[in-house]
Amino acid sequence: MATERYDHNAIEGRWQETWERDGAFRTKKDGAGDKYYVLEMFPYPSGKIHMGHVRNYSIGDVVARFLMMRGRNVLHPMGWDSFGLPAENAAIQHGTHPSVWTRENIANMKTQLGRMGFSYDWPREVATYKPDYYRWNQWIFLKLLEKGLAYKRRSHVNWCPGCATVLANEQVEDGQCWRCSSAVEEKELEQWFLRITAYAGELLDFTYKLPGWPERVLIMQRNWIGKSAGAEAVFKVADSSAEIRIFTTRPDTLHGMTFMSLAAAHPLTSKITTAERRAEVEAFAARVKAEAKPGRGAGEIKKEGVFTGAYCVNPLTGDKVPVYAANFVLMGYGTGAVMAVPAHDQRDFEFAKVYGLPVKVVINPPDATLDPASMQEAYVEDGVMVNSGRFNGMKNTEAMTAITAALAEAGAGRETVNYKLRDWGISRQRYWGCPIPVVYCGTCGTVPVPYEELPVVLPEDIKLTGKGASPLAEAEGFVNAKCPKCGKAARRETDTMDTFVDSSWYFLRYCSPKAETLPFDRSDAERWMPVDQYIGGIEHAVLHLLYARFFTKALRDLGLHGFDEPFKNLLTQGMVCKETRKCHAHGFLYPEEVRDGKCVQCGTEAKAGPVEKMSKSKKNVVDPDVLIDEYGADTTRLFSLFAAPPEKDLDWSEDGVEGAYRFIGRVWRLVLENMDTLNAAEPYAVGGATLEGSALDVHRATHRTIKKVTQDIEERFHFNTAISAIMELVNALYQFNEKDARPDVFKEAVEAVVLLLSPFAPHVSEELWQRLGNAEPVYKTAWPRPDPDALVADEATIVIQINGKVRSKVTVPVDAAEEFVKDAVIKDEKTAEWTKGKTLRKFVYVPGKIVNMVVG
RNA sequence: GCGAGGGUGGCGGAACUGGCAGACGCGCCAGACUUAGGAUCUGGUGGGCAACCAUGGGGGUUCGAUUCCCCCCUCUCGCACCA
Repeated sequence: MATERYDHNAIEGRWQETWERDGAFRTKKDGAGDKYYVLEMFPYPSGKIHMGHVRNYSIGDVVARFLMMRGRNVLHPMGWDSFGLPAENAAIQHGTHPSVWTRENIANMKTQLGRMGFSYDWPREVATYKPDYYRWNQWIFLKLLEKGLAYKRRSHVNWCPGCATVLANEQVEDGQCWRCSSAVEEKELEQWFLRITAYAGELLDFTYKLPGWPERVLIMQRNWIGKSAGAEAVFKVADSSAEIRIFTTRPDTLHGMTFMSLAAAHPLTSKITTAERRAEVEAFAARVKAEAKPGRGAGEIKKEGVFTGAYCVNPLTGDKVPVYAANFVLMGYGTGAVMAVPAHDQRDFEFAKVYGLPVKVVINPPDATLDPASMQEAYVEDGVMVNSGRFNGMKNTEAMTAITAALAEAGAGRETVNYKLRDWGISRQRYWGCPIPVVYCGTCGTVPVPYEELPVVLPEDIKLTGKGASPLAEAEGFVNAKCPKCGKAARRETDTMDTFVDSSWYFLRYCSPKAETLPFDRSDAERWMPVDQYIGGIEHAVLHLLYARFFTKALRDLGLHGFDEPFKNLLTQGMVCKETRKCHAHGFLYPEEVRDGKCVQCGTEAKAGPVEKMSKSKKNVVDPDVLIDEYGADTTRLFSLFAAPPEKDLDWSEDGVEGAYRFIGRVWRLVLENMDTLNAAEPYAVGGATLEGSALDVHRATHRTIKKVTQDIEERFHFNTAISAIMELVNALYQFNEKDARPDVFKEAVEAVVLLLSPFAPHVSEELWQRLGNAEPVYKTAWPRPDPDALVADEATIVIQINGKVRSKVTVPVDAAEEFVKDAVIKDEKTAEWTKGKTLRKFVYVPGKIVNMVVG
């Protein structure tokens, strides 16, 4: 009789319906068990899910399902990061309204996630484009405004011509837009900012209190925050009322300052420039501004500058030194002004050499004396103070505090801490985002929209041209408003919020998605937060993950909850990659454009290119829908978890998918082909008849596998090794020739296989579990526990090494004493051969494991 | 330049605190069952005829090193004039 074939389509559809009907994954609000909040970064609804999503969400689903079976009370929600540019671009290109496009994409992707069998609590779904979500963005914004954590300022901003909007500093990578790679330009605009810098210290400190985060993410955040301790000093400009403020990490070198460098864009640069230098300085400033565009990331450029004609006075020495405008001084860091100490700073040294400025040594190495005339580079190490008046002879490290104190005494400075982190600019000149809830009144100025008028709804009727100005500015009905204070005609803010605002607190909304009086309910948030396990891509290391931490702290300080950090454990999964193929004439090729290693269009060789992150432009994408049709969700999930550990990049391989499919088929047949045996089996009774031979081996293997799979999932998220352990047990069961003698042992093992496999391949597991005669579905079944008695072996195999090389093995009782083992080893024939005629010099015994005999 | 993480069979990857290197899967080879099989099952599969040699290369510690230490090569990622 032919065995019924494994039909993934029928099985998966059936179980998805069952789960849906039973509300299987609804969070039990008052359920028993410790809470566990597992969260995957919610997707942007671009239209279809991609393999990156499949991997991300498969990892999360294993965690969620595993913990449900372990009896934890699991919160596992999903939603949509659904404001953003692609919707708007689609509208411009195809004439679809962003809201229509977004709704359709969400519907489609939700279906796809359903087809993957992910265990989400869908009734908690949030979508950031909906007024009932973004009204709370606005609410939070107003609270931040009240607290002084949101403010408006005219400033130099990053402008992306491709996206026709402003970008935050975090969204500029190597001078390019993080999204579209256009070269970012500088613009001066009136912008709303969130004062993330108020939390710089705390955000930094807590990076040392997040042991569940990958070290490299923490390091990236620390670098981005960029704390440095030093001093601030004020220099009076000679013959002027102006003062130049500088920040330095090396106050010890103050006496070695021989000139001052200002950023070309520094407001004082033009102010203090003398009449005769003006033309030159302005020309220089214009040139620096023009060159500054690609500047970031381009590495070091040649040091250039120009003398302003002005001098400033060293507050401690009274020395007058020239003030230069210099191209390497950044306006965006510190104060935009630098005290230049050529002897002890490499950049100042290079600059001084170009312009013939003096080099004054104030620190000597412990064992040498520096000669300014012959120095080839700045001396930046520690040493002993010289040429520094009363500080001479001190260690420079001591002089740092001493000189800072002297500055403070002179009223010309103080100890301070400086950060690279800038405030977060959130204004975006685009339509498809959350409106910023303020109005501008001719009489009252900037007026917040009253809380009771929220949400400020994004108007639906809008013309999108992609021309660049804020599209909302064209919407008369939106722009024209009444001043909430005086009632006169006023103008609404027409910029929208950066969509990273939306995603900075969505994990809180999931805790009480229907809350109507506050963004989230405090007790719900405190019940579920922090997220126990957060899973997503590394690309958000300093974007979303920093903003979300900031929001959590700011909301705490608004009194909305009482915890400090949003994500207890973070897993950053690797990218999904695949081999590329390229033809000289036609560039990247899809797999179907290659036949017999040749390009189907021109017949030239289609070269196998490097393995790269899946992307449409490289034509190396795999469509999850196609995979699900062909192999099913279980196979898709299983392969993406088996092929590599989650944090590493995954090389997609069609053959590997095939392998995963085969394995599921193998488990399927293991059950169906042995149905009679399994049906006849009594449950395995602990303490029943003594086992021996292969039945004992299988019984022990079953419990060892349970132990290993449990540990691999729970302790390390090493799903690849967990799956391989299940495969080993399945292989052993195919070899089990006494299954009819001990059907109980066989059935115990088969049931373990099905249960252990269920977080990875839930549909086929449900199906087999039911066919094994279980009334309760797998997801409600307790995760198996290894029987400690079954794990104990009564014999141990001792590996025998002779001079470090494996030569033989011997089996002894586990509790054998060393003398007994030594005796057994010496009696071993092979061992005797290898040691014949030699003297035993050393006998090393690692109990239960290995013997190493050193002979000679 | 600075910082972090990698380099193990033909390929993806195992080896948790030093203890049988290459689990598991792919691929490949052979056999069985078949009209047939790209299905399935079984066996084999790092190199070398062997002694032996093999975890990027070279040193070291150790009875014993993929694992610990030092030097070097290489790849990936992040930062990059941050005063």
